[in-house]
Amino acid sequence: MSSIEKRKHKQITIKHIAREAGFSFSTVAKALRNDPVVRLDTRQKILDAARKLNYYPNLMAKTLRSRKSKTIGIILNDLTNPLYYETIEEIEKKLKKSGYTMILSDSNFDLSIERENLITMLSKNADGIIFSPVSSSSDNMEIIFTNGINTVFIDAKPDNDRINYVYIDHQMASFLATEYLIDNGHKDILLFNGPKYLSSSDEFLKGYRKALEKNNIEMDESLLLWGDISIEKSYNKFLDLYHDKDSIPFSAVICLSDLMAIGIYKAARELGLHIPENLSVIGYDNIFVSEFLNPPLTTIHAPKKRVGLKAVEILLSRIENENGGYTKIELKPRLFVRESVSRFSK
Amino acid sequence: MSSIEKRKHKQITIKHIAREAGFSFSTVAKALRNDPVVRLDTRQKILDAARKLNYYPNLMAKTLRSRKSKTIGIILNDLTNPLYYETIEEIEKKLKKSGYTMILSDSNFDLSIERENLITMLSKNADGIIFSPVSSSSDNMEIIFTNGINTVFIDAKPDNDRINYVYIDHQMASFLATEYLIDNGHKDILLFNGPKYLSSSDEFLKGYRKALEKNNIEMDESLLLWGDISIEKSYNKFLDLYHDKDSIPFSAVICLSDLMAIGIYKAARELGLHIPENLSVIGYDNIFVSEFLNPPLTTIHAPKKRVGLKAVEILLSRIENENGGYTKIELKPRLFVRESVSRFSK
DNA sequence: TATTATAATAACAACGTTGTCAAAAAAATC
DNA sequence: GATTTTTTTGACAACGTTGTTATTATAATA
Repeated sequence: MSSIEKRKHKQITIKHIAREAGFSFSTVAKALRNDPVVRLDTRQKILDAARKLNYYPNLMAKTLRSRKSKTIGIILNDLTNPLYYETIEEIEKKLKKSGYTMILSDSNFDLSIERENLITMLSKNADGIIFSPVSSSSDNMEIIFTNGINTVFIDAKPDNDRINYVYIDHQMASFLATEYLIDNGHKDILLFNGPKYLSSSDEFLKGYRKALEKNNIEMDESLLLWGDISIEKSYNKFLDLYHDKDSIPFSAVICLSDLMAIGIYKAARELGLHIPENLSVIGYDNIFVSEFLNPPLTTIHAPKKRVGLKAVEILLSRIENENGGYTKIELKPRLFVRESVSRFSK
Repeated sequence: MSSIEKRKHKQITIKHIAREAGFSFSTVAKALRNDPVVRLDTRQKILDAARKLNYYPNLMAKTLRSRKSKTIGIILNDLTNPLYYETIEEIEKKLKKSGYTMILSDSNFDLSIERENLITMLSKNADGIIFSPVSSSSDNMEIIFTNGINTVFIDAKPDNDRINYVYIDHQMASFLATEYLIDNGHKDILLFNGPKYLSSSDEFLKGYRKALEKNNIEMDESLLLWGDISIEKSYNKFLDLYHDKDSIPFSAVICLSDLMAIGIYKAARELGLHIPENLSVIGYDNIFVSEFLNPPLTTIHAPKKRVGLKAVEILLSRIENENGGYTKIELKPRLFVRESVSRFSK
């Protein structure tokens, strides 16, 4: 025996209960599952013994044997984005209601981290995955298919139709924002877009272009700014923009995210620009603080809770029914008018 | 055989690799752990086979056998509080660096949910727990002791010295806030405290009392308001307060949380009160948006990242070294002066 | 070349469950 | 009271690992 018995407190197992209650361990196992094949009174005795010994099941053993872990993996590519909080919360709530738990992970827009996360989910025998992929066409998709794990994409459309998804129409979002500004007399509208590698940036740009086109406004390419989804970086980028060209060639900004709008708020404050008198701002997402900013931020609301809810519904139904085709849902964003946009006649 | 073979894609196991590489499964197991007892070239062959078959280990089996899950349970009592975001993020980062993952759960200030969460962590063979308990003297504490699982409290002091903790000195926080206001000429200071069942509310009140005492100001009990940590509720509560008594008997408010301050910002805006001219506000936590509010919120900064970092350090060291005493850390908050407090001479 | 020491591989029993099948006990039939 | 049926309980083999012990193959010694 090696020097010191390092073993942890030994867990109470079915076998201990068996001894305590005076039955074989396999009857105990059944009793614990409330299987009616075991007589009611012996079931009771066994349950009592279990309670007395503070028994709790070993989920590892259970999963190993049954191949059902009752856990769902969530892989997002940017956990720091408040956009996801509500979605995650909703997912958690819904899963819990069905007896599932979740494993959360962040791939930080990095394909190899994403790969690792995917493998981790598999290693942990996740019953399904809710997945916001870095790219919907990377090699990592192979992992999903070869292992046949049930998956729902959120915030990305697969380029393949053998996968479920819940998508928010980003094109529509920027379209709504742009039209609203145009309707209020704005013509020179800066698009403060996200990073180029984000597919949502693409879509966002498309919607913007479409709205301009529809209103016969020619797009000025210098009014397209690629940025990052973070308050800090947006703040800096926006300040830089002002130092570059001291005249202001735009009267309004559309941001890919409320966070970016918050960065602009801060910059504006420092530059002595009043919102919305000197500068109109529209955000996207409608995160929880947006309505509390000063002035309250006009923004495009993304139905984030709904994303979570639908994703779970789809996933659990596929896990539990196995059969059935693939579900594709496209959710629509909506304009929330508050006070960060000025209305002036053209 | 029952109608349809429902079994999932069979996982690739060590035995498959064994067949592929032509070795016994136990040599394969060792090779995969890079154990030098197996010859270098056979190790290589086995590793190649593993890669070829896209092998990934089954963590359930591994954990079951080794009694080490490499996961840490995090139990908080209010996941919706942004206060925790930074802490969680830090914990996750630190854990990942050491090859651990985390399981997050929210007990929503409910002892029986907390109990369930605790049992879940045990069931999942968590190697340790980072725990913000509903109450540090509930029956649930027994679970920790009888199962001997390594635990670090955050945001609560155990009433028992056989447990590690990382604590933020809430008393000091309100003390700092109160003194700062007094120094700036305020005498009638509303304490917008959290709910009564929170131990941090207690502490917060104590610090406030202490500061008043030190400055020979008698506390007016009507200036103590018990609330909830949520923007919405604080907003409503604050409006109610104004409708009750139309005169304003205070010139400044200290909030138990920045979220509450945000609620007040909104109420103030609607009431036509200017911050800080008509009302000074101090928050607590310094959540990420506070500096971006208008005006930027003066607040007491809570070292949230540090809490996460220390908690993980302590926990992992105890898990890996087993020996050693219990660690108790008390972190100090700090005043962040921004622009939500007016300075007028007494 | 036989013998011993060493390096490399293989066998096997756990870990705590589930689920199938066999055995025993109790109840129902003749 | 012996036989069959039904109810209830028990044995046992998985699940995919790890770790200990036993068996080979190879190298070193005599």
